[in-house]
Amino acid sequence: MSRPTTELRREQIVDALLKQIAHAGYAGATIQSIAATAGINPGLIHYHFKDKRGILVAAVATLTAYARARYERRAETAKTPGARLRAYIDARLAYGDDARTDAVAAWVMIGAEAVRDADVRAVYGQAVDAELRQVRALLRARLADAGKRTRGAVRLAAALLAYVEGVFSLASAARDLVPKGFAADMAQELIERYVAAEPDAR
Amino acid sequence: MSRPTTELRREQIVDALLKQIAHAGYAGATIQSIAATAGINPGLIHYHFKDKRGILVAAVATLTAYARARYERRAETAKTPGARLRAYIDARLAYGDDARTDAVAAWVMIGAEAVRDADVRAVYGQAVDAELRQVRALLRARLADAGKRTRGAVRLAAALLAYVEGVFSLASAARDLVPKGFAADMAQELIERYVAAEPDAR
Amino acid sequence: MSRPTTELRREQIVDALLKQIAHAGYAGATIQSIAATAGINPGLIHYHFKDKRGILVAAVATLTAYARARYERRAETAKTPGARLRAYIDARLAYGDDARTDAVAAWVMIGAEAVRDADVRAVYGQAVDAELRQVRALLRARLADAGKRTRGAVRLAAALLAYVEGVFSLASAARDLVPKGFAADMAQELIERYVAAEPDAR
Amino acid sequence: MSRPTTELRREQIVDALLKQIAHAGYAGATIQSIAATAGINPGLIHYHFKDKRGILVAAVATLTAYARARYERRAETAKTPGARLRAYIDARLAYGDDARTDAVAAWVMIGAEAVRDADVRAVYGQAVDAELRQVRALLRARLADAGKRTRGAVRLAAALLAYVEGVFSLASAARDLVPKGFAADMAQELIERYVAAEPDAR
DNA sequence: CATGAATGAGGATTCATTCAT
DNA sequence: CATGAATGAATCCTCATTCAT
Repeated sequence: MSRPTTELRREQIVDALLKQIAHAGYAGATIQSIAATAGINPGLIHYHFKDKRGILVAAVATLTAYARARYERRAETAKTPGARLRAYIDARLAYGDDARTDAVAAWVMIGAEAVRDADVRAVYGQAVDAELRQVRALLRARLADAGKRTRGAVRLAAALLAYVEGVFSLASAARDLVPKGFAADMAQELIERYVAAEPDAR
Repeated sequence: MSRPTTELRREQIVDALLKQIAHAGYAGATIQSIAATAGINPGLIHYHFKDKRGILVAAVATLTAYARARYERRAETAKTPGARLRAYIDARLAYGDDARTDAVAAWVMIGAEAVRDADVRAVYGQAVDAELRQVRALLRARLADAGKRTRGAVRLAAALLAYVEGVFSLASAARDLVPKGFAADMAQELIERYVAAEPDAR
Repeated sequence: MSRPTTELRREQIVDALLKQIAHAGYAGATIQSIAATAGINPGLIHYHFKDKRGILVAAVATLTAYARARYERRAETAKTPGARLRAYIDARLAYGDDARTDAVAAWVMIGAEAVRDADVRAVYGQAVDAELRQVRALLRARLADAGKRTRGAVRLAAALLAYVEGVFSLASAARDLVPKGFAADMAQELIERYVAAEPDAR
Repeated sequence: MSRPTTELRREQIVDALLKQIAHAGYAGATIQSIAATAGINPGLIHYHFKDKRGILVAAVATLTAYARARYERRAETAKTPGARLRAYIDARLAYGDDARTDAVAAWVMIGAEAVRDADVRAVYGQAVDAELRQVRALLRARLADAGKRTRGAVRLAAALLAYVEGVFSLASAARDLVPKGFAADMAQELIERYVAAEPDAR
């Protein structure tokens, strides 16, 4: 009976952190402001999390799960490797609701925090690594499906991930400078032309 | 003798901030640590800069100038639009010295700070805007040189910039996960294949 | 038990500020010294008050309440307008305990702070305004009771208030220069002679 | 040749302090702001004055001289004790130019500073004492001229001085609450009625 | 006399974290 | 589990004062 409450509280706190971090950064997301956003008592946060960084670590898992769900919903109806790749690109880059804007900004802030905090870097790195593997698999399948050699999938995956991260950064920090809604289509186009120009397998 | 002192001090302080910010983030770059890094008295920093944000704003100008110099050095010997584009890509993405690693990390941190601070966002946005125009011009020239329609240069420029920013982010936050030295070549390849597949002008 | 704690703490802090301000002025009443005087932790002050000015604003209310209580205690037994006026004058000007010396000095310092701080000026102005209305009513009643026209009550009230404030100033800043205990009697005498010389109503 | 420059500089600095103090208080009148107001270099101030308090002490002398000049100008044409008393009251209380508003506010601020600083209190006290003697003499003359006993001059002088100080305080801190231009006439009226009601000499 | 850079001692304020209730 | 008061270490910033030039 107490487990669900605990789980609920942890989610509330993580959500509040993500909301705050998107607007104020990690340093600016104070325990007090997180508590206020979550509608709970500041002291309670340290009952559920050892320290502030603990919330951030949990937040990475939440964002990862959110991203995975986003992809899987779209991938369900995808029958071909090309469709699945497209589903991935859309899941990451097709613009949407406000919640997503916050999640994207939060992700960018967490990346910045990873630069200075080894613990955050560890979980952030794991998330990036998992993402990289997934993208590699998607690209390898796409290349194979097109009868191309798949060797280039590793570097192409890194490139796609970099592109996605960069779009997140610009969307968060340089709002309005980058054309709205261009990101997914451009990614698709760049990759398809790249794939088309790859040598055939064998 | 005293006139250059102020300018020198400002540079020392900005350099110290960039060094600190690359390792500790903006919030973690304290006035004390900046002063220690610059080898000066903490109070002196506020003699040369109104506040901490003022240093950050000056730092954006420094990084921008640094990036411009980097490109121009390489562009000097470039005779064709393709070579100039390549010079740009190398200037931004070819890996190099440690100073550059710090500059890149600092740039990522400044981007994160731009998310929450309107003043920082303003100067950061200006820098991105200037970069965007330059990249657009380079791409337009490249497309024209290849006899292609240049209409797509706007979106392609945004894509290249996003890619560059993303490489910076991953290089800073997810060191060792992304293949070393892939970034410049991949950018070159993606763009060239994209350009090759563009419809001819007229 | 914890509900009164906050109110108690706020009172302690306000009292400590008043004590400090009387001796060191507002600028000299540091958070550290206030905390030391109140016997609490410096950080706690900002838990109970947004900032230092917030304590000052609360202090104005405290002093106002203190002054009102002082008058009301004496006015209880006063049956005539003349007695009530005398009660007011005594409440403000009859010398007394040390606590009062501090309160008077604090009030002078707050007036000085009101010159430069708009927020303080606002609350200080409200207090003066309320005082002015009260004095006007007392004087009007006294004039009417003496069968005099009451038109002059407005300016006479301003004069009495100025006199009171001036006595406070001199008592605080030029201690020992002004005859002890003259203030109340002189005020009484000046007003009564002024009233006596006023034209009759009608 | 250097003496006039020094004297000029000291005056400039004192004037700048008075201007600043009227708006920002003594604590808020920083050496930097004084220098800026005087149009000179901050470092130069400590060449002419030992420390900040030294400027304040000099400022008291300036204000005192200013007040004396103001009275003497008006007293020149006064032939009777009553006229001289009136000249004094007008010199102190008749509203005038902006420079006077600043001088009045500065005087109030200096009074507040005198509460906490013994050195300032000393010079402030001397000024008050001198003023008191002057007012006493004026009142004694007025009483004698009216054929009244002069014994009450001491307390009446204190009362007049308190009134003047109080008008200064209210004019500075509670601007607009007190009727404009009432002060001089009220003082005149209060005193004349008081004098008229005094017992005859002998 | 004049300049302005430099120093260093605070001062207000913030905030993660603890803890008694 | 929950509350909210309390702690204490930092942090940014201000400013009088000094001093080399």
